Amino acid sequence: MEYDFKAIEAKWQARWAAKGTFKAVEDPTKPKYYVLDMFPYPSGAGLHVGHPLGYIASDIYSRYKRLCGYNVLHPMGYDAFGLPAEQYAIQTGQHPEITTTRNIDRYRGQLDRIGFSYDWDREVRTCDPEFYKWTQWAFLKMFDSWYDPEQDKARPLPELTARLEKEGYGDVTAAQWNSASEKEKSDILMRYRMAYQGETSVNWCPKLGTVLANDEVKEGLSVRGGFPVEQKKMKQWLLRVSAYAPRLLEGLDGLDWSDSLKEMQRNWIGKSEGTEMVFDTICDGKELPVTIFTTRADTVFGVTFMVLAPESDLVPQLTSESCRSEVEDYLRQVAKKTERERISDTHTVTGVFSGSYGINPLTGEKIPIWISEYVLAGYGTGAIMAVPAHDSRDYAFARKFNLPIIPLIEGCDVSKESFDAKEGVMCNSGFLNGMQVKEAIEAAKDYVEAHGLGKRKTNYRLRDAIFSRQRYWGEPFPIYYKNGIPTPLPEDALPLVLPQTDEFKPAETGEPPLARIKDWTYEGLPLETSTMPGFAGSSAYYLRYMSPRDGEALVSSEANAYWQDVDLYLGGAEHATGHLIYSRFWNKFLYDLGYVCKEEPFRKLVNQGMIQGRSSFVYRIVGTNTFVSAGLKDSYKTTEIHVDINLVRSDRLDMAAFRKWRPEFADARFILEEGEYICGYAVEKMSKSMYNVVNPDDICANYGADTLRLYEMFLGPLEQSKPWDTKGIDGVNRFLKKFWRLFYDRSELLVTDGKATAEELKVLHRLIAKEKEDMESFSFNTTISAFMIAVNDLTAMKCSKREILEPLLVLLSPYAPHIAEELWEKMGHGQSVTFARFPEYVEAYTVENNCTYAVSFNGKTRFTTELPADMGREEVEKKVRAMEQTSKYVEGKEIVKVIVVPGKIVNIVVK
RNA sequence: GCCUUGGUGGUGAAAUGGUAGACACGAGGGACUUAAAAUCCCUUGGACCGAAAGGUCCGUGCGGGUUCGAUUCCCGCCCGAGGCACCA
Repeated sequence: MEYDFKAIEAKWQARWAAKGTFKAVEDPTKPKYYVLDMFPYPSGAGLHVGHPLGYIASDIYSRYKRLCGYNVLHPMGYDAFGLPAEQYAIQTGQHPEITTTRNIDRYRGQLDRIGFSYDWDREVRTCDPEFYKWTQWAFLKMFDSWYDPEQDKARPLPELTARLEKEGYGDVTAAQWNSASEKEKSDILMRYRMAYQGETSVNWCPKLGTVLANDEVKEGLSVRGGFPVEQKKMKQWLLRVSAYAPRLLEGLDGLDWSDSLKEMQRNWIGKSEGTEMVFDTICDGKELPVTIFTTRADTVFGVTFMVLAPESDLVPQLTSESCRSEVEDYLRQVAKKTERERISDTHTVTGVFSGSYGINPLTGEKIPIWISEYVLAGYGTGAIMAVPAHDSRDYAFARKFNLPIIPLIEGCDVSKESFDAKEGVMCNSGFLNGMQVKEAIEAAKDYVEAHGLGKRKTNYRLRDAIFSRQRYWGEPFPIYYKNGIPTPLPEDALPLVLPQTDEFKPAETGEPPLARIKDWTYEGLPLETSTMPGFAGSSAYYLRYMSPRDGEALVSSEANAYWQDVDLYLGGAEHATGHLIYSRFWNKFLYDLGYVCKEEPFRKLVNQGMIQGRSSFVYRIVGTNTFVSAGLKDSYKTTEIHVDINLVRSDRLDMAAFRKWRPEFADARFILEEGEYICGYAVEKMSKSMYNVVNPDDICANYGADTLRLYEMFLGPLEQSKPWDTKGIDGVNRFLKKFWRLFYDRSELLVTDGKATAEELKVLHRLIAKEKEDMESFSFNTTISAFMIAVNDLTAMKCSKREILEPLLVLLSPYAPHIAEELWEKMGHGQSVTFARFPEYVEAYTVENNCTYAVSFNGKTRFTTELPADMGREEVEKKVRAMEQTSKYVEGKEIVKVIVVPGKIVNIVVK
C-alpha cells in the first residue's frame, strides 16, 4: 500500500472534527497546559506559508504536551476589527462585516487543511458583539477605576469619591469637591480614571482620517498604509497605561521571554532615575518657579541656559513682550512640521530666545531661557536645564546660538564636542570638586533634597495609550453624553452594537463615520462616535478562550481558576511594544480588581521568525523582447523583471510557461546557459506584487500537510527569519515515504512482534533522548534530522518490530499527525494516537543502555564519550587507557580517580 | 548614536570547550527501466601527495587572548538583520 497522503489527511481531519478529538474540557484530575497562538488578522490575501510557521510549532508542542498527560487548551480565533477591512470597504462599498466573514472562512479552510489540533468550539472573533461586549465591559471598568498610589493598584472609583467628599484628595479639598458642579466633578475625576478623556497632542493621519498610537507609527508614517502622520491637539480617550509603568517593568523579570523582547519592552517603558529641580525665573519682572527634570544633577554648575518645549504650557507665561512676535513665529513654524519632518531633521538645530531668565539655584547665576523643539513637552516637565559641556544636544544648541560652555570634568576637551561620558573627576563645581562623576551624581541629589531645591524623581517614557479612533470598523464606546458630560452606559446595556451604515469614510472635518448616523443615541442622548483601536479586542482574548460562551463574565472564575494563564505564547516580535504591553496592562488591571487570578498573562513567550519570499528575476535586454540568463546578464544592458516563482524550479525558468504567462512575453526569445534559462533571485517580503507568494494550500495539495509541517520546521531554527524556498521539500517528503515503508510493503503490513535487538533499541533511545531535549528549546529542526537518521538506520536493519515502531509513531505524531494516526490505526489501536501516553509508550523503553563518561583534568570536564552503563570501574579505566592509543587528548596522562555517579555521568580525572 | 541579534560549504543548516560541516537540498556518477517517474547506492569544504589503500596541509567574518584543545569563552574591530532614537 502506497502512502496516499490525500486520502489519509482528509480522513483524519474529518474524523478529528467529527469526534471532537481536541475539545478541551476542564478536568481537575489532570494538570493544565495553555498553548496560545497570536490570533491572525484575516486579510483578503489569505494565508501564505509564512503565517502557519508559529502555528505549526505551537501545534507540535500542544500535541507533545497531550502525550505527556497534560490537559491542553489550544484555541484559535480572529482579530477581526481593523483598518484594512475598512479601507477595502471605502474602496469597494462592501460592508467590512461581509469581507471579514469571507476572509475568516477562507482562513479557516486553509488552517484546517494543515491539521491543527485547535479546539474550534472556543473560537472567538473580536468583531462579534458577544465578544466585544467584554471589551466594552473592561473599558467601563477602567472608566470607573483609578490608580491608588498608596495601595499601588487600580481601585474602584467610589473609593476615590468617598475620600474627596470626606477629606479631599490631591489638590482638591473636600469643600471644593462638595460644592463642585456635575461638570467640574467630571473634570476632576477625568484626572484619575484609568480610562479617561483628555486633550492631547496626537498622531493624526489625514489620509486614514484617524489618530494612531505610537506603536502604529514608524518613522513618521502610518504602519498600515504608510501615510504621513502629523501632530494635532485633539480630545481623545486614553488608557492610563503609564500608571503601570513600574509594575510592567518589574514584571518582566519573572517571565520566560527572550532577552531581546524583554529589552525592547524595557526600552519602551524607559525608566530613568533623576531629580526634579526648581529654578526661579523672571519674565518682564514677574517671578515664576519652573521645575525641570535631570539625570545629571552633578552638572548643575555648568548650566548656562534653560530650554522649554514649544508645546509647553510655560511658553506663554515665560515669553517677554519684546520677544513675543519672534516666539510666535517660531511656534508656528514648529507646528507646521509633520512628525516625519521633525524626525528626519533631528540634526538641524532650531530655537528662539524667550526674553526671560532663570536663576541657577546653586550658583545664583542668571541664565537665559530658550524655546526649542529638541525638548519634548510629553517627557519630564517639558523644561530642561542645559549643560552644553556634557550633553551633545545642549552642546549643538549652544554652538548654534553662541551660548557659553563650561567644562566640569578635569582634563576634558569640549572644543569640538561635548563630553557625555559619566566618568572622570569633577571641577568648576563648588562642593562637588574632586569627586568621581558617579559619586557626584549622588552627592548632588542629596544636596538638592537637603536644601529643598527639588527631589528625586523616576520618570518613564511609556505614555498613556490613545484609545479612540475616528473610524467605523471597531468597538463602539459604551459612553454617552449627558449635558456634554461623558457618562457610562449601564452594564446591562452591553453589548452596544455597532450600527449598520454604508458610508465608511470619515468626514473631511475629521468627524467619524458614526457621527453621521442620526439615531446613534442612548435614551435620546448622543453616544460617543469614535471607536476603539485594534489593540482593544486583542488585549484580553486569551482570557475569553477560557470560557468563550459565558454570558455572565469575561471569564468565569472557575475556568480562570483552572486555566490560570497562558503557559506558552507564540507569535511575532513585532508586537513587542504594542499588543504585548497593552495585554499585560489590561491583565494587571483586571488582576487588581480581582477578575483574574494571575498578574502576568503570558508565562513563556516564543517569537517565531518571519518567513520572507524568495523572488525570481528574468533579465530583459533593454529595447528588445529577448531575455538573457542570469550568468550572462552582465554583458548586456538589461531590465530586471519579477517573474512568478511558479514558473521557476531550482532557479530554472519554464520558458514555455513564461511565454504563456503574459501576452507581452508570448514571443519572448532567450539567451541560454547550457541550454537552460537561469533566473536571478532576491530575498524580499512575501507579497503579491513580487510574485513570490507561496500558498500553503498548493503545498498541501502537492505534498500533503504532514510534509508541509515537517518542512516548515526543518527549514531552520524557529526564532530565526529565513526565506522560503520550496526546493528542499522533497527531502522531508521522501522521509515520510520511507517512514511509511517501515510499516508497509506494497500491500502488506510488515509489523512483527519479534523482540528488538540492542542495536535497534539504541536507535530508538537516541531519538527519544533527542526529542525530549529539543522539545523544550523548540529545536524541531534537529529532531527531524534525528528522525531521518533513525528511519534510515531502521530501514538498513530491516527492522519492522512493533516494539520499535509503536513508540516511533507516538514520537512522530506531534510533527506529522495524519500519517501517525493512520499507521496507529493500522496497527490495531482503536483510539486516536492523541490519547497515547508518552510515558507508557515511550519512556517505558528508555532503559539504561548508554551513559556518558566525562574525562576531566584539574576538575574541568575535558572530554566526553559514550560507554555502556554497566561497565565497572576497572573496565572504564581499561577503556580510557585504550583511548590513549587513539586519542591525543588523554595521551600520557595518569588516571587519578574515576568518579562514578550512579546512573549517569562518570568523571575520569586525569593528571 | 544606543540596545538586541547574527556571521560556518553551491544552498537551508548541525555542533555551546573535545574528530567542524550531522541531516537535508542541489550537483556529479552509477543500478533498476524500452523510456520516464519512483526507488536504491557512491562522490560532493578547499588545496596537495599517492597506481591504490590511504595520507598531508589549510579552513567557522577579521585581529589578538585564555586553554593540552576554541565555531563555542574573553578583549578589540568589520559586516548584515531587527528594535529605539532629540526621553534631558
